[in-house]
Amino acid sequence: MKEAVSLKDIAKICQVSVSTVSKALNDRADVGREKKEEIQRVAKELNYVPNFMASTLRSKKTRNIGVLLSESTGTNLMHEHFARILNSFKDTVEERGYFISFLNANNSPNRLSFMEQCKYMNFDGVFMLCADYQKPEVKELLASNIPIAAVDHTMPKHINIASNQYGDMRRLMQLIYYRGHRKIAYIHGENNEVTTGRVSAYKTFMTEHNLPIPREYLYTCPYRDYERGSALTKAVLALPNRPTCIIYPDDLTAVGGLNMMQESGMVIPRDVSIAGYDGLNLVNIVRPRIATIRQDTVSMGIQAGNKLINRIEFPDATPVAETVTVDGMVEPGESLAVISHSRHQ
Amino acid sequence: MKEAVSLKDIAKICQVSVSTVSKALNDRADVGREKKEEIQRVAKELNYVPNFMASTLRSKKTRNIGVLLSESTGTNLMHEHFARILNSFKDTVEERGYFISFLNANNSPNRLSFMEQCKYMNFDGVFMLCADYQKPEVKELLASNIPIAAVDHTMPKHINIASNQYGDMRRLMQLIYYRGHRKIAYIHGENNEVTTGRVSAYKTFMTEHNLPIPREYLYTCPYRDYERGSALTKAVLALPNRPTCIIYPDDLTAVGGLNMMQESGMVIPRDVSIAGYDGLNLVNIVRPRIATIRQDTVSMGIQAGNKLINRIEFPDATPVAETVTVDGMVEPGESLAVISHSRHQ
DNA sequence: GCTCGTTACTAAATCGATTTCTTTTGTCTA
DNA sequence: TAGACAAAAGAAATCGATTTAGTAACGAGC
Repeated sequence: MKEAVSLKDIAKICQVSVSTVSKALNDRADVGREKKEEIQRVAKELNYVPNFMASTLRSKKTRNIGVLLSESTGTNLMHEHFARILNSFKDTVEERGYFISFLNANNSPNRLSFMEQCKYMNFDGVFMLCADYQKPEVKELLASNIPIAAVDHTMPKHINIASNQYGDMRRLMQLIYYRGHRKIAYIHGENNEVTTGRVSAYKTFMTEHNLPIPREYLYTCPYRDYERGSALTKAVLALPNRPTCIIYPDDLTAVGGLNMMQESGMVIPRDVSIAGYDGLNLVNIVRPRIATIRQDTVSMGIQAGNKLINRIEFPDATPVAETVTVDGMVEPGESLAVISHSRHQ
Repeated sequence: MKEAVSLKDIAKICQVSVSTVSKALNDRADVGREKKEEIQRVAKELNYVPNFMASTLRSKKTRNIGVLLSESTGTNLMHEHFARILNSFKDTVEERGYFISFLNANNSPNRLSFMEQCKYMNFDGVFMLCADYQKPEVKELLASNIPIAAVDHTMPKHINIASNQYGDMRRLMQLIYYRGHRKIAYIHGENNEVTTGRVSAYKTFMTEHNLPIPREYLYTCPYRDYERGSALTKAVLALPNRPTCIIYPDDLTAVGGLNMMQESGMVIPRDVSIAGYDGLNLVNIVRPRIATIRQDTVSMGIQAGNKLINRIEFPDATPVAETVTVDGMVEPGESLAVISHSRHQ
């Protein structure tokens, strides 16, 4: 290993004390102009790089943000939606001189708890991407006073970057409605904050427009479960009062439905219309292109990063909950048929 | 913040010195059985968590591995192939008590170079997922003596986790050949180590089987470029001597071709057969399912993690290049027609 | 001429561990 | 019983920075 250059080395060369070097490199006021410039010049020449461990041991500021992915599956790095948000978050915090490390969420027996990992690493803050908020371990972290930002989950005293579930879903409903659909089934996700907002928008919209919501038009399906999306589609199609449009929890389940229908000889959207959610690459790749809500993952990452760093740098004695709502964009795709009502009017 | 518990606190309670506590918690031999157990018990009771900065400042071992994603686009977290490998790598190193941090590769002017970042963070090793090996900054890192593992790139004295490009491609060729195809076009990736192995397998196989390789059967296409895949397909189809099968650089370009063909009214594989590469989720989602080579990303991540940690823990004075070859698996899909030659025989 | 204040710098404490070097104590051997 | 030796513990140095407290020099003000 190349012998690392330390403050001491610079001090020796410049004939000054270590503390003067430290101050000069941190551009403090109580160092003479000439000395400061000389020290900075020498530091550059020697290719000096500070030692992270040493400086943060003393100063406690690590500029390191912990990222908590889903602890259950550990696979969420592979979900495009979260990968996109994380990518944008990473760019944002790096731009501001921070960097990210992952919290270890695997299930080896000797793993440190999230709280312990934060203590160990001195994380300045934590970004939760798809955590299980019911887990005691996560609750413990939320109850501590480390700054936290999370996606799509409101918490007391923390930052929530929320997709505009209600608004986005409402706009999707409008699109479908204006295309003439009146019998709209909704296969929605499992019960959580995200789902609640969307289901609420669905029900409100239907009610506002005097449309019935038959019990059998609502189904629960795990998010991103291609097979279940397919299976539930079969159930919907078997209904006596078959809907003209089916909305899915996300794009992947929608494709599950699409494929199932196409394989049984149906033509989309001639026979049935469908809509997904999220706006993954997928929707531009399958045919017909699926109507979807493209979530603004870039904005979500940027806002999460900036809000979190602001909290880190200007800590509040008693922080309060803060929610940033990010609008998605309706993408009509090709999977929504136009239904004419002229004959019946 | 909760006042952090330190060795000093434990020492005071147990009426021993700080060094004894340190030794006890590190399970060293020169501490008495009883004292050791008492100290460990107290540490657990107080919920003691060591301070990463302090311990690594002294010991120099961080158990922290830097991950270098492509520095050009910064988007590679979003490519399923690399995300899968990284995910498996992460699980592997975490299992062994290591963790990962990202090297910052954005292009802000005050960013530290990769080498500087390694010094700063004291990374024990680096995992390169899709770096630009031509960049001086990367070369500098490769020339240093920090342990490095990389995917699909051989380097002097470092670890290379390589897909078996030649063997995998050859098996894909066999499958296509046994289905009766003789006129096989190959839209391959841009010139790099990965591409070279595959093209070599293609040419060798064709030659071995006395098949001509018309110049117009070979095209270069950027990896994962859906649009180019589509455009080049158009060129191939326009050939007077149209091939019966087209092989693509990867699944995404293959879908680009598939969609283009289906939109122009062709039926796959009735009219043309196609094959992709990588084995992304995608191939099970589009119809027909595309023949592909499913790369063993799990094994790649595991091997990279283990090999790298072995080097970290048992450093070699003069390390030599080490290559681990990982076989992929042929997935026939539904996109390869069977061509009968009986009439002509 | 004495005090006061400012400027520019240094010495030393500190962060929380690890590690080396001693010292103490008890046991075993010649 | 002296000397050797091992086991158990502690003292102190150390890692490389930051930070606090303190000092020397010098000019200004009265």
